Amino acid sequence: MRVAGELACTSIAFPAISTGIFGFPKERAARVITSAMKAYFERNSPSLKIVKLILCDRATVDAFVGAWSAPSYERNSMTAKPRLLTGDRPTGRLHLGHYVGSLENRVRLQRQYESFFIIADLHTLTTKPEPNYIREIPAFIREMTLDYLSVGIDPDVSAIFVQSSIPETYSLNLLFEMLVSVPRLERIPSLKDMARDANMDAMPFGLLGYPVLQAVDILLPRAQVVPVGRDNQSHVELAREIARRFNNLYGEIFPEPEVIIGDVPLLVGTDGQSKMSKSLDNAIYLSDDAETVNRKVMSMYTDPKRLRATDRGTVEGNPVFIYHDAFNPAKAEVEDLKERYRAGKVGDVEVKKKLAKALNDFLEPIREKRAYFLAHPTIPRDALTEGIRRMQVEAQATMELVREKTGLSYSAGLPTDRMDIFGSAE
RNA sequence: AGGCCAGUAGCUCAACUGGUAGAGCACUCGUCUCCAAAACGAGCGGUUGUGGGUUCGAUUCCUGCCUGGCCUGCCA
Repeated sequence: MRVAGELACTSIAFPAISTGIFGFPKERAARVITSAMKAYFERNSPSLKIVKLILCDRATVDAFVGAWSAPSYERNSMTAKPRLLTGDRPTGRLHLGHYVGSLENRVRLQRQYESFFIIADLHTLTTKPEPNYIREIPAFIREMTLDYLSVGIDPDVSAIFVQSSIPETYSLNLLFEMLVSVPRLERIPSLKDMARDANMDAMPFGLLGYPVLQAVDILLPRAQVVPVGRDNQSHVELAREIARRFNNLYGEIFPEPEVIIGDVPLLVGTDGQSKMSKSLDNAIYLSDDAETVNRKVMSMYTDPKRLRATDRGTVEGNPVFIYHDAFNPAKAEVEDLKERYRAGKVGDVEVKKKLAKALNDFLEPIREKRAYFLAHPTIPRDALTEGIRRMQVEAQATMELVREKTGLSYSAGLPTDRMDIFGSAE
């Protein structure tokens, strides 16, 4: 171990440290350092550089050294947690449907698994390759990162990264394409829907390959666990097949990922139609302000057979009550409202006002965190940078292994590498 | 590269053989509702892909280009 005042750490933590260290609370800084050290010791990848760091603040130095000398990261590498991957396409802000469908789950799972959350910008290109759509992506990535952090995804524990920032994604995708037949892809039901939704004249090759790219996302960090919605189950199934095929041909590289299907069904939209989504314009966003939430709740679809407040109403399948069940922690209040609703003893206005209150209570802490991150933009920026670095390390390690196992290691990897296929004269 | 077809409102499409553009859905507002929905009413919305030509007059006919689709080739 080295002396205080000079610390070794990996390039992973460097951006976070160099930009934010003196403003960080020391526990947080220590955690950043720890996760970087852990990454270094676990992988010991040659692509990581040792960076010298001079610290002036004595208390911070102590915290770092304490974290560094703690053997926790070493123990952790022995009992490594299973790895998890999931994510979203950056097409807009996240809403309540995302929350109950997956975000809530992710926050819980990140303690249990080593989690990688992908912001899958390349996937948006499969249906929207036009530059005017690409121009929107950075803003959506920004919103999504803020949403993630605000709901409690912890960047010191989980890696949040941007798909296009991982060059190995493109390389591995090409290799995977060799292992999948076109009829196999055409059998995947979600693709037809996507082509229809995107209102396309013809199926682009890249869209057909969408599930292949998804397999790349999953297998590049060698994830073992993939929590997805039911509609994506068949995609993970394909990833398993590709992993199997690849391992069979070239030798064991990839684990076969397991699906975790969320037990929460899709959340209906405020209009009562199918699911909550941006394109249907029936969503309540995590970043909506209180007034917007009030307005959206008041205009929600409710029991259409109930014409007067004194009519008996139906609770089952009623979006207003579905939301109450999902977001109102006061179960007694909800039960009381249901009972009176069924008996025709309560107006929808009261039910909706109580729902709006419950939703705003639920969203308020999320809004506060979001505001904090907006006021301290180095935090989300560093979180993303660090997540990308962590994923890059994994991707490089996987690709190195892939090149070796497949026999493609003869090929020059970097522009500076030489093709080593002629032998040497010495 | 060639042949064929297409391009009209945000979306799906109309406009008989040339007479200067309309419907449904969507959206906004209003009426009705405890709120919402439904229903009804109103409104918004288009240099008909684009440049030229013929004509009194072109979404319609001719032509160059652009974009997309289908087909046949060429090259790697």
